[in-house]
Amino acid sequence: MPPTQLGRVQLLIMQVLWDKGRATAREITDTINASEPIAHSTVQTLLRGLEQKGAISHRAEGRTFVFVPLIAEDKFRTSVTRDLLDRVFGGNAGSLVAHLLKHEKVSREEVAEIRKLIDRQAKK
Amino acid sequence: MPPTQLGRVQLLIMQVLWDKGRATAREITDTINASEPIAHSTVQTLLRGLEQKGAISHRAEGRTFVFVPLIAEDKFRTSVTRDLLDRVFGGNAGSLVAHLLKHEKVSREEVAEIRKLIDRQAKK
DNA sequence: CCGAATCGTTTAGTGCGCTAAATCTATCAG
DNA sequence: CTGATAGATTTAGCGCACTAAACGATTCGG
Repeated sequence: MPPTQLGRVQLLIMQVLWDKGRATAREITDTINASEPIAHSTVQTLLRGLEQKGAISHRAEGRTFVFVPLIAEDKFRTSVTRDLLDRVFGGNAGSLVAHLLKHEKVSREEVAEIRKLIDRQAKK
Repeated sequence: MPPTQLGRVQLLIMQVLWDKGRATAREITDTINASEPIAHSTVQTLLRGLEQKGAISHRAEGRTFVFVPLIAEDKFRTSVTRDLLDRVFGGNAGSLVAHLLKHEKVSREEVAEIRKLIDRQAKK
């Protein structure tokens, strides 16, 4: 199964699952509803889709379904980051980092953190 | 007008325009066709869409249209990068950089380049 | 027992990106 | 002039994300 491309709301759902580890449809609906309105049936429909593409799985617990993520958040991040990298920055990771440093607010602490990573990287 | 989200092929078209500065539909079709098959009419249809959403503009030159980008590649990169950042990395640019360094091949030269940027950043 | 609430399922419709044939129009070769 | 060629425009259809009402089944409060 390929890169697993996700839509906006599908991603919201996955994030709830990654956060909680496991969740019922109702929990997911409520969580998303805290920041934006969404109908419960919409969430359920999307859960179907996610399950069909192998992104999540469920098991019955009583009469409700408990959903769990099958793909790891990190794997997903890698996939989507690489996609951005290839399609928008010509595959040049350096350009992306440069872009981030120039255009995004990166806190002093983050800069320090990055420097540490860089140093470790340079040693290899 | 908002962040200007682009589809996959729309992005290919924009990249040709960013590259060349200006191009006819035919040139764009040929360029894309060098790497993947696409019908000329498809390109023309997409050019319409791009123009409607304000991403490009055209003027007639003889009986053919010459298209030019209206949004800058850099602006686009910023928009799409921020989108990734917010939706996938919780808005934490440091996480994204860390992810890149851990998962992507970053050449020694790139690392050096990044370090320079970091140093400059740190001074501010 | 019965109605309300809560599940999951079915069904339906919208919008958008993408695809490309079909068509109309103007130019150009001969 | 005429046919071919190369523009642009129109039209049509697919797939997918998203939306959510409607429906059927089950459980729970009283």
